[in-house]
Parts: sequence; structure tokens; C-alpha cells
Amino acid sequence: MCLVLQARIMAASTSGRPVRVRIAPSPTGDPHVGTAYIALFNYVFAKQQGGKFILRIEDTDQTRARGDSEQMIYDALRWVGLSWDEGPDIGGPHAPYRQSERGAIYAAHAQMLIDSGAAYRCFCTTERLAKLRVQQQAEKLTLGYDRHCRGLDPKEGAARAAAGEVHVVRLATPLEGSVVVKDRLRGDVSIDVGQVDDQVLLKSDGMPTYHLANVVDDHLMEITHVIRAEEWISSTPKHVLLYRAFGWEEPAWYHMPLLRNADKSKISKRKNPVSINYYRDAGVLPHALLNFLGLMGWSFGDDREKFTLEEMIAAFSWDRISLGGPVFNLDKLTWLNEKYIHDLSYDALADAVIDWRLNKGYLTKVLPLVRERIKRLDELIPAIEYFFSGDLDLASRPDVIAELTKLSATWPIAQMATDLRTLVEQLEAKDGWAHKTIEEVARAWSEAIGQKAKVTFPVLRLLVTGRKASPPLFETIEVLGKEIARRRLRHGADLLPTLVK
RNA sequence: GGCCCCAUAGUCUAGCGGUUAGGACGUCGGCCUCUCACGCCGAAAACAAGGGUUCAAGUCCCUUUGGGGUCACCA
Repeated sequence: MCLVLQARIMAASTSGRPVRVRIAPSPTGDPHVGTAYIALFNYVFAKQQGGKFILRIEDTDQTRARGDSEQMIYDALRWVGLSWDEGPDIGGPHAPYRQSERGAIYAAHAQMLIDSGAAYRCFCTTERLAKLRVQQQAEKLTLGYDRHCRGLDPKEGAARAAAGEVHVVRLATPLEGSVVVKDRLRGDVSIDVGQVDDQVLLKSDGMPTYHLANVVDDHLMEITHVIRAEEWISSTPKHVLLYRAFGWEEPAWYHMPLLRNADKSKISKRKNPVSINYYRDAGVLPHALLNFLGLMGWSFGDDREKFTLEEMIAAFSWDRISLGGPVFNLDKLTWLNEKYIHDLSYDALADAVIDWRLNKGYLTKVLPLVRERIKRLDELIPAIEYFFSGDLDLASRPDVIAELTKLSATWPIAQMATDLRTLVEQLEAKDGWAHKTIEEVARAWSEAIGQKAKVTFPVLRLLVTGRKASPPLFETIEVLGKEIARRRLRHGADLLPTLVK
């Protein structure tokens, strides 16, 4: 039996503690499909082991926080059918579960590390660090903090801090040796400490970095198995070092492969829809999405590809994980979704469609935009068709292509595509999705790229509605929802060169 | 670039030393059929390369190649 396999089997019986796992998303944007993916494996393992699944919000970055994001995470996770035993919204024995509310805990723990000499205060300015980095890059040295403040007398550090001097707290990484991460899926991963920076633990705003918060919380919340994405593997030594510095027992590490774009790079919104809300709005059934995620890196054991969460829980084992990064393939997701639709009773399907968009709530948003534009009720459905579609088939619309071609005379196609992607990114950076905001962003963007709204807005309309005429553009975009609208814009930008020759 | 991870068809995967390398998506062909779709049948399509170990290697080891991740006061 190979070592990895042995490690995986031992993993299931690790330590006598009851299994507790967590998903720890950061509320910095739309609910990510990767969050659901990792949540699924945490959830499945917890349920199989009779353990607990905890949701923790990692909102220690004040600058990236997005107001609506946390609620969207709850909604999205519940939508796919994953629920948690403890979390910010439902509480639990280790509350609070929102890191921004645990500041005192981190500060106290950072102090413990300073007291024991495992961490130190650093007064280096960001300017100095930036300069250092440029220099290291120029000289092709290993990037990282040069430990300038490490030699500082702790007493002096304490005094300067007490005097109100701005500083951070850094981990005093051992100067030599290596750290072995016992990854249960990969075996031992040994990383030389030369690769490990004196990582910032406490930021100058008093908030902890991920590294400190994550280790402190996982310990305090009695997390036994850390199941997270592979991108974390290279910072795990820092975490191991922290556990040792505190004298705590490490959790069992499991680094799952990363979901990939078609080109095998880490899944990203530029190349793939990554918001769970997109899949919801595009008419993917939650169970189909979850089932599909279960196929990413894991297989049932027989040739079964369609299975329920309960079946997955019953059949789950770590030795059926494959480590190659799975490409998130929309075609196969759609095929699976088709299976789920076909298995629905007509009654259940009716409910699903109503839940989706064929409901009074959504119609009430659409109708104000079209009432003046219809003369008989029978004109309604054709008039609002694009409010109920996912991707538009622009290639089959000669009028759209002709119009785009015309507009490309003043706005070259390649540039158009680039500019549109810029717009999408600017829209993504905004909280909320109100038409006034969208319009403001679009107007500012138009000006910035040096194109008249008379040219850019028609292009937006063409790509977003697939028509030359529509209700007021920005209200239409608002009602369509950010997911569908952004997807059409991005997808449209990708398609432009093939549409207009 | 340093370090780390990974490697079966275009894609998701089965495979744990002896298989005609299996299944699924997609593609192509056929059947069914008033059309389309579903469904059914069939086809093309893979062990990255080179060295070992072994009677025997997709499976174990090494090297190379390729892909990915990571090197922040972001998570």
C-alpha cells in the first residue's frame, strides 16, 4: 500500500476529538463557486463523521469588505443546500463567528507571541517595504521582508507602541530548517523556512491577517480538519509554525485541488462565471450544481455521476480524491442539469421555474419597463423574452451584427471588446446594482475611453438585450440582474471579433 | 525566477504490478420519429517523454517536459 493511501486512511481516525470542520469565506464580492466547492467537501466529511460544520466570516480586510457580500454567502450556500451548525447568523458555542468582532482575541494572542519571543513589533513603513521589494526584484533576490525590526529590543518596541507609533506584529520565523506539512491527500510536504517570510500577524489597523486569525480561530473553535483549497499549501508552514508557537495541536490538513478555467488556470471571473448567483440566474438547479461540484476531484466509486448529497455522504472517502485540477466545464454541468430537470415531476418543475423567474416578484420588475410598449397581452412574452434567457444567440441576429458593424466604424472592434471588459470590471467593483449607479459608471467609462455615449450605449444594448431597441437601457440592465447582464457583456466582448469581421 | 503541488482522450474520471486501459460530457454516424428534443445503438479519441526496479509498469523510483499554485499590512 502506498504511503499517501495509508496517510489518507489514517486520517479518518485522527485524534479522538469529535470532527469539526469549517468554511471560512471572505465577504469581498459575489459568492464564489469555489466556496461552495470547498464547503461541500467540508460538509460531506462532517456529516459522514457525525461532526459539525461551521461557517466563519473572515472579514478582517477593511478595505475590501463589501456590504452585501456576507448575506449573499448565506443565501448562496443555503440555496445549494448546505447548512451549517454554527455561524454568525445562527450563533454557537464559540461565537462570535465574524472575525471583525474578535479583535480583542487576536490582539491578546499576538501579545502572547510577543511575550514568548515568537513574534515582534515592526515599525517599517510601507514605503520602505515597497522600496525593498523593488530592490529585491531588481537584484533577483528572494522576495520577502528583510527582518529589519527583528533585532529591536522588545522593551523599546513596547515603548514605541505605547507612544502610539504605527506598527505591525510579525512572526519570528525560524532562521533555518524546514517545516513539514502533513497533508493527508499528498503526504508530507517539506518546505524550507527560507521560503517563509516573517509574516505580518497583526496589521497596523489592529486587525489580524488571515494567518493569525485563521490559526487562532481554528484552535479556539476546536477545528479538527482543515479542508481548504490547494492555493493555501505554501502558506501552511506559517500556520504550522503558529500552532507550535502557541503550543497547540495542529489540525489535519487537506488541500483540495483548485477548480480551473478551460485553460487550466485557477478559476477566475474573467474566464468563467464564478458567482453562484450566476448559475442560479442562468437556470441551474441547486442540486445539479452541488452534484457537479461533487464530481470535481471526487468520484463515486462505481460509474455513478448523478447522486444526491446523502448518497455522497454515505460513499465519501478521501482516497477517492484525485489531485489534478478539474476544469469547470459548463457543458457537462448543463448536461447534468438536464438530467435533473428531466427527473422532476411536472409539478416540481413548475415550482422550479416559478422560483427561478416566472414569478410575480420578477414580473413586477419587468412590467414597468414594457407596459407602454405592448398593445395586447399576447405581445408580452415576445417583448420580454430576453429577460428570461441566459446567453443570447447574437450570431443568428443579422440586424444586431449589422448594427455592431456600423458602430465599429467609430469604435474598432478589438478596442470595443477591451473597453467592455473594463466596464464590467468597474461594475463589479461597485456595491449593489441600481440603474443610477450603473449609468454613472457607464457614463464615466464612456468618457474615460473617449467614446460618445451615442456610440457606447447602443453597443451595450445590443449585447445585453440582443436587440436594437429596448426599454431604458440601465433599468433593463438592473432588472436583468448583475449576473446575467455581466455575463452577456463579457461573453459579448469575447464574441465580438467573430461577429464583426 | 525561487519554492511547492499536479500529470490517463478536448473535458470530468475509473484504474492501486498482469485489463482488448472502463464510464461520462463533448464531437461524428445510425436507429426511433410528423418535426425537434429525449432515448437507444455505434465510432473516432488517452496512459507527456526518457531512464530505471520487476518475470511483468498507466500503476513503484529517478530525470526531463508540461500545467498549476504561491512568494502582500488580500483572503
